[in-house]
Amino acid sequence: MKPEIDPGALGRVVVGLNAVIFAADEGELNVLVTESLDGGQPALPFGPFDPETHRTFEIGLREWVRGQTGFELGYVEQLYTFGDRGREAPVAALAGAEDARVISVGYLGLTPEARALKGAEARWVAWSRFFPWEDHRDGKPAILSEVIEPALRSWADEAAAPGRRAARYDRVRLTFALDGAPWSEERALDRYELLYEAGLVAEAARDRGEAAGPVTLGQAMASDHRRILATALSRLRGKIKYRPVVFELTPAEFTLSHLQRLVESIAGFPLHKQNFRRALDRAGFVEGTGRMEAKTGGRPAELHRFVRATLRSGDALGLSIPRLKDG
Amino acid sequence: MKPEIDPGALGRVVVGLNAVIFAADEGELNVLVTESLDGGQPALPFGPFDPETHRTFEIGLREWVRGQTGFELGYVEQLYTFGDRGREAPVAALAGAEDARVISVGYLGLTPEARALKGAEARWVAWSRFFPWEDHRDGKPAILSEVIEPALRSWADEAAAPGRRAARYDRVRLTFALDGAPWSEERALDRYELLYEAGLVAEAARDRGEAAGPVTLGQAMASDHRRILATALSRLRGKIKYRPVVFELTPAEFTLSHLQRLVESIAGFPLHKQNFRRALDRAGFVEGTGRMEAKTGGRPAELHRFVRATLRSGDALGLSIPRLKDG
DNA sequence: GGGGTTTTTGCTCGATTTGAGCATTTCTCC
DNA sequence: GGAGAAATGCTCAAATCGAGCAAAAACCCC
Repeated sequence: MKPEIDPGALGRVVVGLNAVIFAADEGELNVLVTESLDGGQPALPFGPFDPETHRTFEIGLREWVRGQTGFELGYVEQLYTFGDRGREAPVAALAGAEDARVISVGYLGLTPEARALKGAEARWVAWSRFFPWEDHRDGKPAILSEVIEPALRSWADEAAAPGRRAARYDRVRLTFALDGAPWSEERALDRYELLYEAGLVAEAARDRGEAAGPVTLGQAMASDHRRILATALSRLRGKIKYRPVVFELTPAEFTLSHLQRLVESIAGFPLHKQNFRRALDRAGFVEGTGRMEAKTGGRPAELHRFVRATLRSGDALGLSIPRLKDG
Repeated sequence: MKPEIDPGALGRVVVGLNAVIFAADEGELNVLVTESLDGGQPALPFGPFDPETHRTFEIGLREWVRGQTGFELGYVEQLYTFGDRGREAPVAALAGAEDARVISVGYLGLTPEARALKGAEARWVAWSRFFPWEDHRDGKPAILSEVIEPALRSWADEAAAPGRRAARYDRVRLTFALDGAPWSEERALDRYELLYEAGLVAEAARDRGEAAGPVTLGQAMASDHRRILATALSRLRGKIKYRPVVFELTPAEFTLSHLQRLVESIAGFPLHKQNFRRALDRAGFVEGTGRMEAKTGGRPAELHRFVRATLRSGDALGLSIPRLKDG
């Protein structure tokens, strides 16, 4: 049980930081992506972690994002550390360290506005480009019924043993809400991993060194970045329910409809407007400013602001998300 | 935004794995600890991660736990990656790598029974030894009212600026449920971090190279291991509410009272027996086996088993935990 | 073998929360 | 000035939650 470390004997390790940076633009949740090294596919911003100069991961991350993009991150949270062999091979090769193992610590960062970027290398993209099956705001996406569900059913059927077939069916049913099971927006990561295993995303074939299969869902990303993005989306979808992190994505003042559109964009399904407001009211997260917003069409809405200290005793810590039964 | 890695220029990094391994014994949640290197204080099991032989972190962890303790881990989940400068200095020194930065990936592992261990170096300890203020099963612990709350209030008062004082008060009030705020068992990590900042745990003085202060709460651990343990406890307390992970800690057959005692031991507060059963019933996680348990005193209870596939449509994914108002 | 104790198990009841819909107000646009 | 759009206000039934009462089934001790 005692550690016996001989760093000389261990293989080389390079530690990097990957950031999933979300910002809202017109009530739509966007993610910051760059052009990948191996050409073509978008990638997440990646920066090396230098143990000499960075006292903590988070300090390193903030510094590097500031330097590269020119803006300051608000909320930052560690997501997961990715260390499977084979990942980031092109990065390691580029660094002249083919033998090094690249480990990256994934971070989620939130920032209020999708600001213009210093360089032209990075751009904001709506997350739904990468996970079209996750956006149920206009009802269940056709791609689910028409492509994904049949493909997953036949993947489950492919399993040899009857036991494994049943296990696959169960997993498909629970993650993709088949046969009346409830759709859980927080399982976005589970769904991506299942699609990867079933070979329905382009990354699956690529990582096996094969040609892409007949079905490739959503926009692919470099390395395992789409998995990291799915982790971030799942985490954010869960987090907004028990911490008021949405307000890290709003401007200082906003209308309640704007806030609702933003939450809907994160959760991926429409909310019941009145019940959403009732819940907001009970939680006491926002207060009216008295000022109105001049908008196109319709009665003008009051601008609200986030009130940080909810000093009442038994209040909620996050938003309740009153979903509608039929999306 | 492009990665420019020059591994030669970066400082040395050693990656290790820390495991928080929980097991239930007589309905009590125990954690596996070893003797630390710097003498005296208990430590979490630690193993080096070798990029040459371990394809993934999880495989490395399972292998190493099997080799060291002789048993197989059931459920495994990554917790957090700890990389602040200054941690694990003694480990690095021992390895002849004083200049290396030690990063460790923390894992949570669950295993059904607190089995006897191969070596004598490790032992099972109830988690409450490390966090006595977290155990509310017999009512609110005296240490909270008598020691912690006064100490935190005076810590808040110490702040110079009135603004900072108010911020400290708010934080204390929300994490430690002062003035009628609700106690949230999942905030165990927040509470530990607050106590650390306020200098009320032995680690705080030790890390600053000072002598221990007048108040040192709970059993201290080596390095930042108590923080890792707090992370694990918080994660487990949250997880049981939306995934049936408790059953990774139960034997194959158990009585409902045994299951309840275990959940109480994890959550740290007593549950309403009838409502707990009603919720279990609705979720459909367990089924009776018909066999009875012969117990000392009282009506014998039926033995139950976990049913993995909950095939009903709209059912819950975790246990609901019906707490009692006055602990 | 009978009363007391302990534990399991079944049931009820009111308060609160949740999901959903209707109605009214207050703007802009044509 | 009327139609349409969006915000806002209110009601209602179903489901859930927190809490307590009571019966059943074993054991203990005398």
